[in-house]
Amino acid sequence: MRERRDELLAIAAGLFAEKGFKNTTVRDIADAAGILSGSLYHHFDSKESMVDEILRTFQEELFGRYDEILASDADPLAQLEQAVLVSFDAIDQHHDEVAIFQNDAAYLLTFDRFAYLADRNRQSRQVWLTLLQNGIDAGVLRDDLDVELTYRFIRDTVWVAVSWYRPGGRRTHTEIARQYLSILLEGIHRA
Amino acid sequence: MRERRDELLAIAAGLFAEKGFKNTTVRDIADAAGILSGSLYHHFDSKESMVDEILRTFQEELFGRYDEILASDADPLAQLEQAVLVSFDAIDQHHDEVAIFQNDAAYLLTFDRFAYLADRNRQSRQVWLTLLQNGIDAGVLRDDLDVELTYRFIRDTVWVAVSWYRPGGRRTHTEIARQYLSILLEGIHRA
DNA sequence: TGTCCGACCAAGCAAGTGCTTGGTAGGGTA
DNA sequence: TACCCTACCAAGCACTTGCTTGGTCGGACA
Repeated sequence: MRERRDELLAIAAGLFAEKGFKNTTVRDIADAAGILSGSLYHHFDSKESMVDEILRTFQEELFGRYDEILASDADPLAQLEQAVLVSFDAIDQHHDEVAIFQNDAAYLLTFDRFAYLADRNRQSRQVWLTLLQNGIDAGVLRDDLDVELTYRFIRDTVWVAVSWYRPGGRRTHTEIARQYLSILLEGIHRA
Repeated sequence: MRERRDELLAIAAGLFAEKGFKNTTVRDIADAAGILSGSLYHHFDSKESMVDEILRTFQEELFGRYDEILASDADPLAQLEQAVLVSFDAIDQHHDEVAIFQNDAAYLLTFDRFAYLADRNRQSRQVWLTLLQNGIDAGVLRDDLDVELTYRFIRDTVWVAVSWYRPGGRRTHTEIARQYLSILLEGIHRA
């Protein structure tokens, strides 16, 4: 009962991530599950409910991990590094969910029921701004950079990796995260 | 005659960029233009033809500028900087076109007629890889970084800016490009 | 044995999709 | 005056969309 539900959600998530929420039809999902489209409505209210459940579950976990980092007693630089590592870990472990959030959040936000996605965006911004400001205050990060712009560059580069990273590829997500941190922290210019 | 065509294309580009190609209906475009949907077909073969014309025109110009940079006698670092500046300039001057290419290329690639978009992607990759390798060979860029990964980070960060940059905002596209180059080249770590 | 119940099917509806068809108003040209 | 041509309208077609309805079937439980 509940198992079948989760199975269907996983199938739906894969399709949403691959083709986008709006471009995925309930018939696509049903076909992939080997049932008829109408039968999906025995398990779910609507197509929207499916993506809602997928995103909610994922985001609760992700933001829980950010909160842990912020609450830890690690130094600012280590916290920033951990936040990047956690993000790449999410790309690895919850690839579909991240892809859906990246690609379809803007569209979903046009519905009232997805207003919480905007809250999550604000919350995410606060996490990164806090990490950056702590680093600057502690004197380990450059203080001549526009914090808002720096936040956007970090956010974009981290999350957009979901569009090309494939679990099981040539490089592990941790290797990618380390390389990224190296560029972000030290730059590509030869010292 | 030709003017009206270009006018309609600009309207379509704005909607495609805002809502996505598939999520924009021919009735949306017609409404925005103040005509009926059928009347669009006096000017264009199909909805696909519209986006095709929009992307082709833009890409010819953009890649022409990349070629100029590669053909110039500027040093490797200056060439890399110019490529970044040109890209942010495209985001400023051809916002809709860049957004469409960013958001809908994957979907459009499922149609044969848009196979050239894949060629452009390969071409773009070659441009950045060449710029990076030239910099490494000349000894001005770090040689301990994975060139392929570095390319992806640059590409992603540059182009994804189209999702939040708005012409006429607080910072000019040149200021943003300069800040980005500063982070990319020197890192955010305090020297 | 009878009775539920969860999972699914078969059929179809209303709304919306890209696109087609036949027509018309109005300005330019012969 | 007669003829085009450009830009558009009015209507609708074939198809796809999310979702609904009434029903079937097999296993669990009394």
